[in-house]
Amino acid sequence: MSAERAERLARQFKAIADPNRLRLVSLISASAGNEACVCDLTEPLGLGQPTVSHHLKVLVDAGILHREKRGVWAYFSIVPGALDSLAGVLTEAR
Amino acid sequence: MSAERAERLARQFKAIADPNRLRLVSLISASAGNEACVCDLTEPLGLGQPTVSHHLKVLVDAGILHREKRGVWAYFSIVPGALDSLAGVLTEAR
DNA sequence: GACGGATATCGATGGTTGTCAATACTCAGC
DNA sequence: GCTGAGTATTGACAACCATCGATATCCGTC
Repeated sequence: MSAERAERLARQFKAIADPNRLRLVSLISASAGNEACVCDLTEPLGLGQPTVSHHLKVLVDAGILHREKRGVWAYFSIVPGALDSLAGVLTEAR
Repeated sequence: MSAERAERLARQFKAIADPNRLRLVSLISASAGNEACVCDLTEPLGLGQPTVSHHLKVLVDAGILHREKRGVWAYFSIVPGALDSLAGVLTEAR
């Protein structure tokens, strides 16, 4: 594996290598319509709004979540195939 | 997802969320016999021996690598199923 | 245009982590 | 037991990160 590819993959794995971000992804995938807004996510995590917003930004920057602003609300959904490609890396290197 | 499970999974993802550790896993899985010793791994990564030993310890502690001492050499191999269970978490939450 | 609610950004802080140099440990051979 | 080679551990330092409070931005409503 090249150093460049390892660097790129590590950035994506780093994005989900946090307990709160794992729970965010899990919450969003279990939500109705496979999307959720920030206000739905702060309470179950027990974190403040700025912190949740920060974690969501990390996941968006890593290409794992998609952000769509509808009016005042920001809806987050999982980018199709993003997690599957990461899973593929793990199953290939076994 | 419970906070405890998220914490436990995050520890494993953190272990592979590093470019050098990703390369270590890749190098080991591509080695003859699916195992390698520290001396085989320092040169391709361009890191010092203590640093490589540290990364390998992180992977062993996370349950991803298995360490077997044979004489003076320490051989590392991938724990069967460890990466697959992590990959399963990603494919289920899509 | 002013207000209020939802979200994003900024600054600061305590904790974690990757890396290296130096050193200690372990085992095989003499 | 001594030596040398392979590996592990320790201590230190710089860089990064998760969290929070305060504040700014954005948008619908009145």
